[in-house]
Amino acid sequence: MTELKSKLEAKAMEALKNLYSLDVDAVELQPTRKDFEGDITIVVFPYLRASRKGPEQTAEELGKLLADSVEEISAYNVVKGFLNLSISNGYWANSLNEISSVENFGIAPQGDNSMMVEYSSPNTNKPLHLGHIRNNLLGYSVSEILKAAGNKVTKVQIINDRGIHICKSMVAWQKFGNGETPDPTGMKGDKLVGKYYVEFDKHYKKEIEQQIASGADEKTAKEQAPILVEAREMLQKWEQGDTEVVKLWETMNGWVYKGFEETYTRLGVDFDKYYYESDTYLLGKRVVEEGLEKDVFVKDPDGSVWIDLTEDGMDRKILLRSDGTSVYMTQDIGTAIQRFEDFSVNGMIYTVGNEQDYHFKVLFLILDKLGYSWAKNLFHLSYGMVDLPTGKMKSREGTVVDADDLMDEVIQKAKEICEEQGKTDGMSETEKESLYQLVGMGALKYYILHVDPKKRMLYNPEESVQFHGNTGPFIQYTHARIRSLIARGKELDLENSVGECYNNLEPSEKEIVKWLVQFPEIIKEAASDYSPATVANYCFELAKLYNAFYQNVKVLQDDDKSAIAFRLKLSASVAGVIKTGMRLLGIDVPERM
RNA sequence: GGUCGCGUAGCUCAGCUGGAUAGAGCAUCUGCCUUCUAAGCAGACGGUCAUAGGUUCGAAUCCUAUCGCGAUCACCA
Repeated sequence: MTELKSKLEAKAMEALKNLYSLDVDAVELQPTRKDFEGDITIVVFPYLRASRKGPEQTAEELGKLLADSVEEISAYNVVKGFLNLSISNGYWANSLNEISSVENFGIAPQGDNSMMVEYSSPNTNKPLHLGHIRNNLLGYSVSEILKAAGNKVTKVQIINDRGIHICKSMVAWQKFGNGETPDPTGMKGDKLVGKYYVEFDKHYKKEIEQQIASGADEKTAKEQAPILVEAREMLQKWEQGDTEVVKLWETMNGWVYKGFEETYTRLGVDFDKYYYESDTYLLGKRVVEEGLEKDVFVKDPDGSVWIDLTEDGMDRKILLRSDGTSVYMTQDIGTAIQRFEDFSVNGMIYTVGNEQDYHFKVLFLILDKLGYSWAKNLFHLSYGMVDLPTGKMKSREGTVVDADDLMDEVIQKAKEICEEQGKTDGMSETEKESLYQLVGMGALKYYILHVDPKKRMLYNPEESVQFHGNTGPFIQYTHARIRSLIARGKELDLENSVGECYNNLEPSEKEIVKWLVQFPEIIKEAASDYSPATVANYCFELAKLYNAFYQNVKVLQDDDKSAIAFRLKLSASVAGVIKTGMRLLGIDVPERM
């Protein structure tokens, strides 16, 4: 397809020159709209000035010349200023042969460009929720898409494992935990630690009320609550390396990591390297020295260090507090530099919610000002918040949708629907369980990923588990149906017909080939836009095209054996592209359902 | 208030590097299972693409302004 396009473009440029002595850099070829006859369209309006003729006549002249000089063009027609070229069936049949003969059609060979993708990056005091799910699915999928477009990819996350938040959980566990550990209770480690974080908050609020009741003003009450003081002391002890505190910290974080790992496994995401903030939070300090030397940063009389970005339309930003401690920004600068030293990557993608747009804008600008050449290859994969029909998702207000619960729910729902349909009859228990898992997770992942990342989205739990229409299970179903068709096809004796040339394509068959041919370009587009939604929508369209064909044409019934062979090959290619495409979204497709 | 993002059918979303009559899914209604899986297909209904200007042969798409929603602008992370 790419070759044909370049050939057409070259011929069209040549024709414009011969006809109207017009030199153009490029001729845009676009797919012909569905309701018109043809496959490829050239819009001739831009050339009217040179041709000094009406649109119809110009298109007609160009069409005639192209049809004469390009053998793949079987016909052409002109509607207003639109020249529609029809490409011969033989060309499409050949294209299908090429598609079906390549292993992993659409996947580009790995080149030299190397990217790092950061995603997930949770705090250790709370379990993962719906927002993290969008983050993880996006980060994982974008990584897979980048790989498919020929990049080397390193997946990382940074775990925010230190600070006052984890100390709060630690204090609460010490005071009220009675030595509770994850194992005997059956509670996941992250849930357990989260539980004590909530516990802390409850007691903290109670203490504030008590203090206010006994005459303290609100501000003092909030700052002086005994349990908060304890947490602060614990943070200090941690920073001093107090053995007891560090040991408790390690233990509780260990619980959390074990819990997170379970969730990641179920989500089907993974990482090549974990960074921990406890290792990196001091990294930025040496950068401060560097920035001061280069006069990019300035030191105030009180010892604090700043960067002035007002000329770039941003604010003055602090990098080192007057007490000499660093802030979030400083740590991120240090961590970025560290990563480029650890892995020799060309660029890095941060999967972080859009509430941090400003932070990353500033971060990238500072790194650029410090002179790091790779700063221009940093990208903030910014995604919108996930809302619930009941209202905004706010982690503080108890309306969080827990990641594990959500997965349970969606898999349970998949089970109910599968059983209702009775299509799992004859499967073993293991097969059934893995199918429910596949379908449920497919529903969830597709629902989240088919929306443009930067848009705020509505998560409707009811709707996400429906299997009709634009959903993951709809596409999975199409795949399963094709696989079963192919299994039946194997029983037929088609050996002699496979090689025969078949040129009598039905319109629906041609539509499918035309769509399949675009797959490699779709992957490239998705990679350069960092958009799994592009792949998702492509897969949906492919499934719809195939289903229309399937209802319309009996694949396995035809007097012409070569037609059956062709249709099986077409079906197999569709199944293959669906499988590859869905895999880029982290979704697996079943052989049966 | 400054900055950034978003606004497309009743609902959820595509389309946005400018091109033909703005597309899907859900919901509602009508058809299609005596042989390839009906989780499917075919059709109907549904739109001042937030509003107003501008650029252009041509604007949902680009520019400007206005309105609405959201985020952000800490010696928090």
